[in-house]
Amino acid sequence: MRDIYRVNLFRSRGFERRKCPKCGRLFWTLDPERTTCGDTPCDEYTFIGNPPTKRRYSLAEMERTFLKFFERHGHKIIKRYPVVSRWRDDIFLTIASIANFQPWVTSGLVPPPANPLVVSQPSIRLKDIDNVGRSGRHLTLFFMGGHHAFNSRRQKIYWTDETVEFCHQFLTDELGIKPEEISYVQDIWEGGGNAGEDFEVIVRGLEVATLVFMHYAGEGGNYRPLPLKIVDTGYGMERLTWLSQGSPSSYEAIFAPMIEHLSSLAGVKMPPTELLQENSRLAGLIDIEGGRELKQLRAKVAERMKMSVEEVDSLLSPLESIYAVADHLRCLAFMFGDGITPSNVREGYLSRLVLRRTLDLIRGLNIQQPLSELMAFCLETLYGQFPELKERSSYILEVVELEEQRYRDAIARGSRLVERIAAELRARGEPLPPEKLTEFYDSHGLRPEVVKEVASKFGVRVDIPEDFDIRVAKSHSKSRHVPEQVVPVPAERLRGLPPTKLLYYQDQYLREFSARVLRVIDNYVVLDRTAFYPEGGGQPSDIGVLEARGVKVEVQNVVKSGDLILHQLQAGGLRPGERVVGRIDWERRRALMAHHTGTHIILGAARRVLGPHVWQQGAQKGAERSRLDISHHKRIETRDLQEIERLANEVVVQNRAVRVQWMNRNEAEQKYGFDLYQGGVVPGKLVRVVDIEGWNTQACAGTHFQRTGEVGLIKIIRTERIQDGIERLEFSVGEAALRHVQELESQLSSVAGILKVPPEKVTSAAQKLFEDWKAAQKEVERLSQRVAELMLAELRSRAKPLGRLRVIAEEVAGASSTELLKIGSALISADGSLVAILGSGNDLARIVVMAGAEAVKAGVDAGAIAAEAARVVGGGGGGRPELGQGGGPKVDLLADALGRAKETCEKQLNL
RNA sequence: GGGCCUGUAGCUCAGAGGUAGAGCGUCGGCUUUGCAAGCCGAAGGUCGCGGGUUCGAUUCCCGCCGGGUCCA
Repeated sequence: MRDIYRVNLFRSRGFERRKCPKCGRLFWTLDPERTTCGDTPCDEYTFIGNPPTKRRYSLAEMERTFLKFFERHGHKIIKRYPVVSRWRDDIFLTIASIANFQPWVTSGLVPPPANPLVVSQPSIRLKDIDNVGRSGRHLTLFFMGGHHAFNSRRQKIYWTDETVEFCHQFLTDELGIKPEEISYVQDIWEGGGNAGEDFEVIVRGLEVATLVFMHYAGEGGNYRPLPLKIVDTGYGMERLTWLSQGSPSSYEAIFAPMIEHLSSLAGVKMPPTELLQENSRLAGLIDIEGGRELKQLRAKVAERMKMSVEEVDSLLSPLESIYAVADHLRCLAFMFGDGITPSNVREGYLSRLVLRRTLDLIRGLNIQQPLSELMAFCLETLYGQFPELKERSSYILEVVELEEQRYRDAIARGSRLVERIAAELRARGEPLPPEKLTEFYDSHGLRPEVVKEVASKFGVRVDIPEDFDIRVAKSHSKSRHVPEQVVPVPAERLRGLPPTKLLYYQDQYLREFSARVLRVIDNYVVLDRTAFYPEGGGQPSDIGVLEARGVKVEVQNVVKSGDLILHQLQAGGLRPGERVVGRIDWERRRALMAHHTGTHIILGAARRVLGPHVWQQGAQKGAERSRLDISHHKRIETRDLQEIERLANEVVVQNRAVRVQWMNRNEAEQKYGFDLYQGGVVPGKLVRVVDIEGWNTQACAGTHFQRTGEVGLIKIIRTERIQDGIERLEFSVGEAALRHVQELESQLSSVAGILKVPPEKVTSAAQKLFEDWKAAQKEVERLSQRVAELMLAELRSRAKPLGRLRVIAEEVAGASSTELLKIGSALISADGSLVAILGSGNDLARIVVMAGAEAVKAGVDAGAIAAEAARVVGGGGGGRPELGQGGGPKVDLLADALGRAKETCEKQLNL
């Protein structure tokens, strides 16, 4: 194989390849003195306080310089993509500039928007979030400058030689870095199912760019060649900015105003510059992964500065928190600005994670300011460069405020829980069991440190296990449910068939057609053309009939397999080669089209009423009812819901045109933006764009009416919060909507009939009924008490001696069980040596046995008596020694049961 | 998508197959010049909704609705 690393530039300029004695990697350099690769941890940073560039750059300047340089060299500048990667279903967040082009462009299916191109892509990586603020270089969100070239067999743009040349020129000619200060380290890069050789570009200890030559698919060294050879480069805009400023950390270089603001709020003083510089140089050498590495770093810094570890820690810790907050705020601004809704799932969860982390840090810094105020400050610093954030600022701030409140509530709730349990443990003098810690975190979101803090106030010991996170992970790793993709017909049985002609796209109103049978596989039939819509995009498949030679066969289901349409038949009888006539169940299809067009109308209405952050999260159409799931950060108020419904119906009345158009993917994205992908990821080079004039545009495969007026009535039935941050709207359209309204109306009128009031009075009548019922319940209660009192004298006179105790065994005609209980309880409290055996029966025999305190002491067990007696009436019973209840269906045996109870009682007393 | 927790008085929560409880709050009375506090008393509950098991379910089982939380 050709040595791909041996590029022109190295040959012509006389670079030498050496092997780094520390990391063992090969690298290229012009510096005759250099023995190590120049990367950390093999070398320390040497740019701090002494930048290698010809001047200082701000982040915005660096970005502009970078983009313009590549524009001058034949690249087209393209706009950034959103940080939430809605065009992909394998990742939530945009993690690199190349992510914009995966998978359609990188697989060769779709041409890139420009070739070659350059972009400054905000990219979010949360894996190293613990390092942010500490390492000096880690960020949750960073701008990755990428120049990309996509080489195919037909079109050669540029490959390794030019890539390295561009990079070298940019660093030296443009930024003024001396050529001998740049090392190119050889490596292999792998990610997202692709791989290739790469150079890591190092300047004075700092990796500022990675140049990847992507031309394999696969991972773990098991590679196949890709159809495209892709130049995938990533220049760290923040790192270059940092390099140019030589500041102690990248954070000062990027977030200066925010850092200053936070420091003054927290009352944190900047430590001496030498300490910061020393810390940064050393931090570069250590990969901080946990507390141990951090301690190590502190110790080293302390040693070099001749200070105590505690002193260093107290100077650096608050500052590190401030750095992290500054970083997190910017990350959140983009997350929410690009439309993420905080949630307990998916990308919404990631945003909440960052937000709650930020709140913890702020709390640690003793900053009282609400997070939304800090965010407002942060946004001010971003507006100049990112005007789109200004448009979204009210949503960003509202979400931040709401989320802060939610977190406060969660902490308060959790702390109360811990307090209760801690109080119990203190009483028993036990420490907190470690599995409780897992439970607190898992079920209530309480970090062990918080639990410890609260519990120790109660003097309860809490030991946080070293492997806490592993324990949590373990308790989750039980099962991962992967739904099986059901393939109705194996691909090999479909081989050789031409793509089915899709008549439903030529004419969405076509209900009858003729076609030829191409193949019959079990109960599936493939035709040369069809008007049957296959299940897809949330629209269920058509049903109907296929007819040949007078034989009618029902089509039960229709599915898509590649570019073939399979009709699932109820019975056989069709033969390959013969002509058939297909007829679609048109009433059903019409209803489905109404619901589908209606879905687009409602989404448009929801985005107008609730805001542009509303995004379709899923949809299922039906002939009778449909549902649309949308992202929204809070429950939809009735007022808003009614407004959505009103707007939707207005659009229907306006009878707007619904246009369907097949568009080139890039063209469609350029024209409509990523809002197109409301329905989820759409595969392929061409996208089908459904555009409701001036209202809503989506990529969609479904069938639609040509004008909104055909849809008819739109009625939203209910909302449901299916997940945090996702609201489900259930609705009916057209005749189905009318049926629903009529159904509601008839239910209302039958309720009105029962209440004997006109329908418009139902609410007040129901209210009154409920209140009367409550009053009646109370009256019953009061009367039972009264009856009990009245019965007292009468019953007490019937008491019979029972050894040293007394017993009453009587039937109280018509008494309910509460009445029996009240009577018994009154008897017992008046006479502690009494055993009261009371019974009543109309539909069911009821027995209550109660024993006074003395009786219990003497050995009476009322529960056992009740159990015994209830058996006589064919039921069961039980209870405690002082109180027993029972009953059964044999009402006529009640007297026997009471007798039996008395006998049992005597037996218990050994009489 | 998967898991766990949770719903009882206005609020915070206890209870547990057998007469629904506590603290705080509310209202009334006493005490006090007034306030705070204290004492005495009262009101306030479809025990989230619907089924099932049972003589009996707030409690057990199933389903639904609502809230929380962790993971991918």
